Amino acid sequence: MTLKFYNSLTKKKEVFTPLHEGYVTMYVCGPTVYDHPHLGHAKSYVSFDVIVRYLRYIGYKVRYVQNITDVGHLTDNADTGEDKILKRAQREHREPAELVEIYTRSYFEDMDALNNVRPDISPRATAHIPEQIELVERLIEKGYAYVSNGSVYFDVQKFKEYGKLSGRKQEELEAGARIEINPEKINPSDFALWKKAAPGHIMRWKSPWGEGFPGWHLECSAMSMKYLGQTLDIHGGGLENTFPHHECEIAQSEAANERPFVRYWIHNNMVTVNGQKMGKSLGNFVTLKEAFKSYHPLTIRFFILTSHYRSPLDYSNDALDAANKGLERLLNTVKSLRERIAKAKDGFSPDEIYEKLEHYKKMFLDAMDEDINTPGAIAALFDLSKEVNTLVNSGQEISKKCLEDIDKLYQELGEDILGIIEPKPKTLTTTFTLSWQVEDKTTEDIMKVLIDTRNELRKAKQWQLSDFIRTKLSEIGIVLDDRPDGTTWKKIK
RNA sequence: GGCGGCUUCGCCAAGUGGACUAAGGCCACGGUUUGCAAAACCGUUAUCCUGGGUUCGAAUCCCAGAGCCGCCUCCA
Repeated sequence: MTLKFYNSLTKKKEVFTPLHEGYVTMYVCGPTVYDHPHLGHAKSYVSFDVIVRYLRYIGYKVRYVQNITDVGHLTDNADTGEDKILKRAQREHREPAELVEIYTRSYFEDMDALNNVRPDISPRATAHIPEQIELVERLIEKGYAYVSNGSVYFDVQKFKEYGKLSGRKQEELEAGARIEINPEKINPSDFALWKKAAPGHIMRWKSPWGEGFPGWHLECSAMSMKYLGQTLDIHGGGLENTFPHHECEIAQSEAANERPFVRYWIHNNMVTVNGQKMGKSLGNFVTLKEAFKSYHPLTIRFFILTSHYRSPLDYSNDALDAANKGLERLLNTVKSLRERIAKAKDGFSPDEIYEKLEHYKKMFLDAMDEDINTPGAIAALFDLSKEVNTLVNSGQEISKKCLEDIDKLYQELGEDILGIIEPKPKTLTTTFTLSWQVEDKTTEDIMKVLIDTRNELRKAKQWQLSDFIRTKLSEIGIVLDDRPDGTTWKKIK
């Protein structure tokens, strides 16, 4: 059992060994909180959530840091254009701090609904201005940065390894006609560490270079260094941030610290809609709050995990419907298992069942070890469920202990690692129920009366009346399930 | 123009040169079970974009071509 990650820096799958035994430092680029989170955020943060959960499962102590960008992210590129937060705040007639608060809350609300574990630290860029200023000062001292008209730029030519992550060469970048010529810069590909604030710019801080605000790339370097040290085990983020964002982070951090910044770079792929990248500029992005109107958050989580994190994921209603059915199938099995446990007695625990449990557990963990192959892991869960369904439906006497051990495996794999089997899903932003969710006591009691009545009718072979009850219930979304050991019911959407 | 990636069953999607006569899910069809259903189970459906090559052996490696996509402005 050896965990491997595909490292974007080396472009190879590598065995994972943290810098300090048993302890993992992990930083993931967080959202810029100027709008509600969308499906792209979901894919990214669900993917990294599973990585964190898995690292913890295999015994690592993980410190997981994910920033909240609340300043410095400009609309056009890293050094020109308007600040996204500021622009949106003006549009909504709000204080920037107020706007940031609204969308930060929205972000956490949706991430909670997706059943992501919260990062250990969610540092805000604006709360780390001194750290960022200090980093800029160090870069100036070391000769990697220069002041120009109240702004500070990183001198890319001084950092010879610039381009090592994205595979870009300096000459090519300069040839790229899309970088606007900025007369303040020595070199067109130099990037801003600190920007001078224009007179009307309300987000501003005092600095040795006058009033201004930090550049977008800077916060990640400053905050990861503060909370995780100068060399991180894992840095995650979206593929589209490889260049320039992560390339600039490497330059700043390694120039300042003179040691490797990140040992494993992990990048997740994009969400597409009809095969096209989902993007703000294309206007085809789907917010999670919108998506949650049509699908349960856990369905979306499951959907994300049915493809590999490094593959693009195409969003469509057909794909989501299929995912929903698949998830329901898995949950049904666990539900039946737990109903069976409630009725089970002590008794025989066959060895062959334990052998099977070990077999599927190994299949699952082997898949996870191979660069977090969640589709493979889920396949193992389906294979396991086939066996469990057969067992549960067989009527064979199985000890309570044995059934509980099966359930324990579902908890480990499906709940602890994948986070898709969740007895109490948080549905803050949706009214959806997955079929196995627990209803209130009164509903349960009424259903019991109805089911008992219908079963009396069935005993008396009064099929017309018993089918009438079933049909009427199905019309309001309640499905009855007559099994050898009794009738159960569930609510479908 | 530069850099990178993808193309596997009707759809989605794994696949770590040899146990791939290719996982798993959805859909469809047949069957078992059921009073009838539902659920569940069993069965049926691919030689891996095309053409070369390397190898005892390739979906997996190399070359060429076709198509699609991403990055090189902001985006997870």
